[in-house]
Amino acid sequence: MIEKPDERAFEMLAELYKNLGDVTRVKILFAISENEKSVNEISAALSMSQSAISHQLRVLKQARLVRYRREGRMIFYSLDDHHVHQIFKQGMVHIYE
Amino acid sequence: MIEKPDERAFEMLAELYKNLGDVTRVKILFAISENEKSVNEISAALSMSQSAISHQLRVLKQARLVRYRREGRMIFYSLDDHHVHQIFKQGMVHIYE
DNA sequence: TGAATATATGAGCATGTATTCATATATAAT
DNA sequence: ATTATATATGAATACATGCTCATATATTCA
Repeated sequence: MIEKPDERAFEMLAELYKNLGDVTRVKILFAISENEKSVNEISAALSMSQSAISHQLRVLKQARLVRYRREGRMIFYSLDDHHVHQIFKQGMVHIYE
Repeated sequence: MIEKPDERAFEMLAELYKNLGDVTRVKILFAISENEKSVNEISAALSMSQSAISHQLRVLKQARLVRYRREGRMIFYSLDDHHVHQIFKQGMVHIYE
């Protein structure tokens, strides 16, 4: 049973789902869920422009759903934490039933 | 570990999150998570117009996130299944850490 | 049948958003 | 310094979305 959340919690929860509610962002998260990837690698994996990926990475970054680290000219993105994995898993369970 | 989903699965997953990604819908789902409620009850609980609630209920209905049953003039909405509860729980865990 | 109540729905509007295109910034190598 | 490569970002555009307002539909009761 979940305790009744206040207004702020509702907004944060909706915001979290909103950030996950785009097919490009979902694909990005999956692409980096196993191993970190550079922007170009993600761009290639999804067959989408570098710019589009970069814009979406910014959204994911601001939502703290991904981390990044620079290595030379490249920046590698990875899932921020295990929560995202759990959230995805739960989502998949829902989809496949 | 999650097996790589195909295009359709990505879209369904994003669609699920998109449907959850609105503060009004999140509040509705919470409002009916304990016990079913009529449209007017939900409308009162959220202090929002009947029309706005009804429009959002349609979204939730189409997404199969809620069920409904008619009783006289009233229609009672409830969570569709336990998945939604699980998904919420996971979301809350993420929010509160 | 007619009035009252509960819910659903279509049109319209205002706002949000995902992408592209052009360009800026940052790093590396020569 | 110059050039090349990797990434980020701002403006513009096309499309999606949430609400309101008015109205339609469904049910009940007299």
